[in-house]
Amino acid sequence: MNKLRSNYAIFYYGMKEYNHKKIESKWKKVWDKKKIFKTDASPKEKCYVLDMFPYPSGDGLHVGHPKGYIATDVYSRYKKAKGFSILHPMGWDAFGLPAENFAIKNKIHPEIAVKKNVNTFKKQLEVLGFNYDWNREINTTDPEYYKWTQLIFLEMFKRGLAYESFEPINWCPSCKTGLANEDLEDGKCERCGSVIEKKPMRQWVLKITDYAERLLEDLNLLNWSDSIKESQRNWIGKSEGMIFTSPIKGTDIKIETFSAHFEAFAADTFVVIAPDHPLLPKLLEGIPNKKEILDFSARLVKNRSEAGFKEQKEVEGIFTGRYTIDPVENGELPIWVASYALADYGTGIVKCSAHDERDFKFAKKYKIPLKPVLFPADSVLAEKVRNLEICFTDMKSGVLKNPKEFDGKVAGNIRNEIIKYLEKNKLAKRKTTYKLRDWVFSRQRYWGEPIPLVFCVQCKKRAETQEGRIEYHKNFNTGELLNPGWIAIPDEDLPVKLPKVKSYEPSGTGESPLANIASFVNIKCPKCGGKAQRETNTMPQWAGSSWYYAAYAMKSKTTRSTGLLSTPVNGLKAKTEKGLEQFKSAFESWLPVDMYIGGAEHATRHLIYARFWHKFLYDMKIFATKEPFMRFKNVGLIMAPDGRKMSKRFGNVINPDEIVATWGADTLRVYEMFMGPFENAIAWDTQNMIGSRRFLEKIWRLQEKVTNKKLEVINSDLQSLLHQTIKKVGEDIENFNFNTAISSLMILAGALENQEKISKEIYETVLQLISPFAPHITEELWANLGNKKSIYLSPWPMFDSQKIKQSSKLAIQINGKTRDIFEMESEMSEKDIKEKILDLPSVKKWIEGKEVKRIIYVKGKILNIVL
RNA sequence: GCCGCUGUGGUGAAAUUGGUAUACACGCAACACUCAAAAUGUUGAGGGGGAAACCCCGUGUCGGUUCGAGUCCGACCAGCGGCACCA
Repeated sequence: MNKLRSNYAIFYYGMKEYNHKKIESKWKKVWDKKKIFKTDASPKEKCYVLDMFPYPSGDGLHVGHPKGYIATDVYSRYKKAKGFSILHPMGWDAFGLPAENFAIKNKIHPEIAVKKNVNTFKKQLEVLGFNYDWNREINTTDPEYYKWTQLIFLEMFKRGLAYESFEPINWCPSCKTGLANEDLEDGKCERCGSVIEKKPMRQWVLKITDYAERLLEDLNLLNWSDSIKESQRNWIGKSEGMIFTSPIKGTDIKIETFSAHFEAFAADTFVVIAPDHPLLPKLLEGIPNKKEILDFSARLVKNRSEAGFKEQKEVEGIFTGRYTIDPVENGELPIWVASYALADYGTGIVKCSAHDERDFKFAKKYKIPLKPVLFPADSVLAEKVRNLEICFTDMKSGVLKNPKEFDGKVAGNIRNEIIKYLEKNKLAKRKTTYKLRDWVFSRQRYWGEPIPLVFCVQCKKRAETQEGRIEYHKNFNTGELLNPGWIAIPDEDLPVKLPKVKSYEPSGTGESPLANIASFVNIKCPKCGGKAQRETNTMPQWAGSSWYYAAYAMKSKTTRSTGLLSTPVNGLKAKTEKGLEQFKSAFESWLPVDMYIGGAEHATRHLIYARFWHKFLYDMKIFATKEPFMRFKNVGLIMAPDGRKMSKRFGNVINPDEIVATWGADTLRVYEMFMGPFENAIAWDTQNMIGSRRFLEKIWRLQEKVTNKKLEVINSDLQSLLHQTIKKVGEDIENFNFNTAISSLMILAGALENQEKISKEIYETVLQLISPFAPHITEELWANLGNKKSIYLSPWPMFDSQKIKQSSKLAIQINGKTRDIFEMESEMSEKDIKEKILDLPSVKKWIEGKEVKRIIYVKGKILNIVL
């Protein structure tokens, strides 16, 4: 009797049907009960496999989120079977604007909202059968977690790596908070899309620029994709150039100008200064129209801000009335204020010439003389450059005319000679600049880690009079006063807990909502006992994620119920055996992360910040490695079937819970890994999922063919295919080529289906190969064979290269075109093969009447006859 | 503008790294089973020509290197990503 079932399920006589619901829930319970996913307490050869932890938004997961998690799950299951001790944890990045905005919108306290959302996320993840060790779960909003975030910040503060700044920073008028450069996209707020304003504000800033060179250099140690490394290189933006020092005529001021394209230095005819350059007012002292110039400059700054700091088409400027005396004998150069000069790059002052597009445009507009010294090889073009019809900027291929020493030389070839020339004559010195800016680290929002600092007026006075300074009020190198009056909360008083408030909406005044809570703000100064106030800004959402990978390792000492790291805090060092150093052996056991998976959108945010914090902790000798993430793969997005990003806004979200209910977690897992190359963005297609389901059903049906009897005739073709597949699946998982691993498993399954009977050994091997992808169904089938121990704990099958047969087919080519296939017999010599082939009618027909010039034979592959 | 990545059937994509282009899967068509459908199985399929054997063309475009190029080199085109008034 046939029965109409759902349109994909099969019904099979004489065999239990493949009921994914029953199987999947059954095995999850067993795994949980037997604690098979518990991390080894003392790892042997370790493999740390990490997902970027999510921030638990209220929307829950869509079908695209688990792709990376499935991949790490497959990878870590494979590594486990290969005998590694694995660490594969999961946690929650729950501070920051997304969680807070969700909470405000839904009128729930962020803490409650986070708890609720974490539950939803966790349930959705658990359904997929991941091998996470939930004993190591972390949550950045847990005070037991963020006390360490605060501690690391304080250690940076105490070493002068955190400083108070009043410089204008990016301000998002809609999120009502200051932002770092990394939080912008195209001059707009990365979160809400509002146009950013520049606003002078009191901020805490981390000196990430101190690490710029190492962040750049150490990229070479990493096995990351080129595109991500390149993004970081662009972001750090190193350029090597020269600094020229020039006196200003009629004053005792000297200015410095930076140039990375100094090859045509002999062409400089004027100087521009940024309209917001701090030196400008001083420069204008004694100039009659000083006020006019300053007003004009202020307008340029305003215009720039209104244009969202993007390139403006029109260059504008005004003459300052001052001249520099050029160190390289270009004479007296007029100084102009120019709209395109940036105060915060290089020195903010530039020597200009005919060999820069903007300078050229500017000079033409204001009729400033130009004198080109660099020309293209093409004489017609060179003439145009000479006549100032076109601007020539190619410092590589251009030919120099001046100075005489370099006449006729190609600029790109003699860059080093020019550097030496400038250095030798003391005309300029080398200087490296970076586009990377220090990290604006405070937010005027509620939902973040409180910055554990206190401001004390009395201590400030004492700091300013030298005697009262404490160590961290002094810059190591210069002795200069640093953050006077700011006192660190003592380690033993950490965490500084986020107080409960009634209104956690941003004030918009540039003050954090915490500023209104007197009981939080007012405190005794930990240093002098006088009246003091707490810092009320909070940390950015990136703080907790900058070291979380290490927190998973720290959890080894505790159990689930005692909370994360509920040990006393005392600095980084083990003076009292209570600092971060007590975890050193755990860090040594597990760090660095061996395989890190996440979104490419973090290339210039989290992935830079975490490397910076890691390097700091490396310098503090807490971590033993220079880098946190040795290998990184970015997950290609799963797009909606309509080709757009999956988003609630477009109403095109596909919920994994529904997919799992109808098709099963195993099918979803296989499908997402089979879709295409891991790093590709691919549109979801529920239709296509049927192939993955059919594959699992085929594997299910194969159990009928299994026999315990020793098969008399060993099919050598099958044997070869099996070993080939073992080899391929292992290599493919290693390289994250999951799609081809699955296709080779499909080929093997097809071959097995054609067998009368299958030996138990072969079937077991096949199950093992599939188990990382489809853990539930393979566990069930494995148990059906009588295995008592989980397939998860079984060792990965070995392959024998001897058993992989070489192809016996030889492609016959005439002049490189394939014309026939030749079936070789074993033990044929090259000579035999050639003779046989030249005798084939299909070959004869081509060579008839022509001369065979050459025969190329590639063993076992190709024989090419050249006519 | 600069830098990086990618371009292969109707679709997602393979290709041992210079050696039989289109594996595997979806979809499609025909057939088998069925009263019928579903499910499953078998077969077919890059384009063009031909009754057929077979032939010609074909991996974004145009050139080059090579016995042989999807793969290497040069120029260009398109898409995606990063940076961008960065001197």
